[in-house]
Amino acid sequence: MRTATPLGRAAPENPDSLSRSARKDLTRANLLQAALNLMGGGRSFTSLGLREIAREAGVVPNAFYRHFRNTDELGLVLVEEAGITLRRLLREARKMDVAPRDMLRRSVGVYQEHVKRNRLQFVFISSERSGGSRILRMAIRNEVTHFTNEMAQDFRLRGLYTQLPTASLQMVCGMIVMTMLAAATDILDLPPEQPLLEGEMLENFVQQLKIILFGATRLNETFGVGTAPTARAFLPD
Amino acid sequence: MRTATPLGRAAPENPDSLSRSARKDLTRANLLQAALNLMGGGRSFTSLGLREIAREAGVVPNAFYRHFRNTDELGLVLVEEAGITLRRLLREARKMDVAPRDMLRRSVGVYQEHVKRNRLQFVFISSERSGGSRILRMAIRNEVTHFTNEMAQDFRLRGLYTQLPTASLQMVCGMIVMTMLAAATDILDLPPEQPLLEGEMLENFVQQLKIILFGATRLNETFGVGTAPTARAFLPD
DNA sequence: AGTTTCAGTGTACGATTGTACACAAAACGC
DNA sequence: GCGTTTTGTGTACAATCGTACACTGAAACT
Repeated sequence: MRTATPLGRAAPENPDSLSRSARKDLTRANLLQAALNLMGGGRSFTSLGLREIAREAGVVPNAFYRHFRNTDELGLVLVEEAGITLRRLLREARKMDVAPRDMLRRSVGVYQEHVKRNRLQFVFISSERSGGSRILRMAIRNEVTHFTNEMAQDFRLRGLYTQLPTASLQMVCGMIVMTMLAAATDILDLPPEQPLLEGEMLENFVQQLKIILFGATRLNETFGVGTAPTARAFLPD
Repeated sequence: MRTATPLGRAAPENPDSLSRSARKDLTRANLLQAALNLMGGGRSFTSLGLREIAREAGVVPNAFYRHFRNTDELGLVLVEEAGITLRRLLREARKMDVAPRDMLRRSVGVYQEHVKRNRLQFVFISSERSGGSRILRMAIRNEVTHFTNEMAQDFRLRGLYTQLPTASLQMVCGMIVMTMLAAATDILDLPPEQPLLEGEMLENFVQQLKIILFGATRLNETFGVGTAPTARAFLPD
């Protein structure tokens, strides 16, 4: 027989012998993907059960234990993978040469593409970033912080905002990341194909980034000087 | 409202035993509070069970059905209550007279106080805003949008950012609200008593708001003109 | 007073959960 | 080739879940 699995497996796997560790990695990947798939249907990660994930992965519940001690541990691996995805995004963005016209809009486009391509991962981190178990939340926060720091470093390397102290620069990048994640949420539960809403949303996204980038240039100035009167009332000190 | 009796008779006002409808409202409130309490310990709302909530409320599971059809319905009520809390915050903020010195910092202080005072509600909305069931998420998004719109209206009434078109103003307020909610998360899982970290976080919060408010003043200008060179590369077109 | 209403109780049932244990068989080291 | 590892299976069990039904007792109504 092909496999020992009694229940039908639709996976187009190689019937010939995979190495044992390769097969293990495969079902492990299946379990991870199963969890993501289940969350694709509006489910929260913390509400997922071990049996449920195993069932979705086409595996008997007990097999789960061969790979993860519990669902939380699987979640941590998902966070780690999402982190890798994020860093890949940053590497892509780094490839974009300095300051072509419409760079901001292009960056937003790249990001949108990235979110769509890795939809489930972004669903996961968006959903669990402030949501589920404390351990997971902390792990995600770590990844996001890591991402933020790398972005700040990129700014430094490009000679952007050189006048800002590192702490401020990190805060600015933190805002950018926050805005990006919020935009990811918007991208994610945007209706199927709605180019009008999508364009509107992306335009909003661009404007928000502009606000941040503009505001950041004034961060170390003395507030209240040379400022439009409308902002005056808000920016004392 | 005291007596929910159809004919609206005067309440007997029995000192010892409460009126029937009052007692019902009480256990209803207990159920709502029980759900919040359970989430206080890092639990996600979607992971809460009907029985669990009833148990925490000191009530037999079936009693739950006398008040809510299912847990989702209870969640919606929680969202509604959180919305009321949010609007109360806005009403407080409105009371603050125009432009005293350090107004931004004072607003942040008021907000921090509000978050701490209504801790569990903020835990709830922060946690479920991008987390749990779709219905709940939508309901929360509605409340937040409502809040944002009211804030924009306040800006208008105070004559702030009069040069901005309404759509832009709403976007700016959206950013402010986003920042507020992110700060709420920070406030919430800040370690017990850590005045140093707390001060640092609040200062960050203030700076972020400044960035937004500053950036917003430049929103309708032609970008790339009169801008610091560092920002130039980011803000073409 | 007698009657009705209804928030809350008690019991019960089927489904699902996490997990323990023994076992099968394929891949591996020798 | 043979014994050992290791991945996945099958069975089992206690706990918990949501929910249905009949019931109670006190408040509310007539």
